[in-house]
Amino acid sequence: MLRVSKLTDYGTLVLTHMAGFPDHLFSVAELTQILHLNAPTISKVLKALGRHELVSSVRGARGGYALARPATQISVAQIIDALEDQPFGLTECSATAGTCDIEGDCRIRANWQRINTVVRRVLDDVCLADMVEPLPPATEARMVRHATPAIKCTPQ
Amino acid sequence: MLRVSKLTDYGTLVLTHMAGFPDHLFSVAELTQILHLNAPTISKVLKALGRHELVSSVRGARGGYALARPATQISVAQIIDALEDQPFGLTECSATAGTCDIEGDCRIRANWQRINTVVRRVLDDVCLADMVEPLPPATEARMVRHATPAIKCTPQ
DNA sequence: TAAAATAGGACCAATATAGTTCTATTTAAA
DNA sequence: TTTAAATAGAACTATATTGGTCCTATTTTA
Repeated sequence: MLRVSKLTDYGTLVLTHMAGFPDHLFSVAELTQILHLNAPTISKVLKALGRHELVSSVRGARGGYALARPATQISVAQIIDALEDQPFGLTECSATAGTCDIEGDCRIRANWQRINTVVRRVLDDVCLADMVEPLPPATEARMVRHATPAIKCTPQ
Repeated sequence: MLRVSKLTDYGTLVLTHMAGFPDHLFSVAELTQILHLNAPTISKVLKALGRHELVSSVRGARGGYALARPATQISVAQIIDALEDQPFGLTECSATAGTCDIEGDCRIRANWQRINTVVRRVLDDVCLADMVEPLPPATEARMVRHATPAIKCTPQ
């Protein structure tokens, strides 16, 4: 349905909050109280983010999670990669080859792949730091640049 | 999962084929033979596309479907709108307001909405005519322009 | 040694999607 | 005028995905 999963949505929420306190080690219990999500879910999200090295974790008593790198170096695309089960791609055949009956001369596939590339680039352009506050001028400018020449298709 | 539904995928396939014969009236039976999809599914897709005025239909014997307008004037975004149940939006709260517990001071939401706008613009830039053949130079150029300055976030 | 934390994996319930089927309506042709 | 060929719409079922929970193992501090 062209939606990011709820886990991914939660992930941006959690990471965005953590970005505000880069030096603090957050336990799941702590995040549970601040954000209005339940512990097992937050835990699940953080584990996945840890496996993809977007957060670093400290085990044992007094342990917790913190961003693995500055919020300027974590992109929305990376969060999606970490939390979505399937590989990035708007259609199945554009993400994973060989899944379509037609294949072979299916010219559409290559074009879906190009569309994927562009969409992904957009998602790679926005970082966690951008999500915290109203988008800063630089990001806004970049998005506007992407958006403005709304050339509708190639005329004939 | 950030995927377009299969119906949407089928839709692009069906429309792309129809774009090759703008004057021909296609029956479901005919399309069934050409594309390797079953009749009820094709029918379902075409009905939805008809409701959104991307195809026009002629009822009764000898009836069928044809593109409602030139393939240069049907965008991928429009196809998605027609075949996806839910309104366009990468996250629920960015597509439909008032669904999130947090709301109010949720700064993330506004940013998700901006991301949506850009992604949608990309999908609006690609039309059906583009999907038929390897992307023509003009579209290719536009995509590259969108993609190239891969500025990673606003530095600090 | 006990308590507080994360790691990993398995599991169940809820939701969403895909696909099918049925009935109604329209229109051309016999 | 009747029949057949088509689309329109809606409801239904089965399957797949996702969301959420729970259990056990491991790590580390006090």
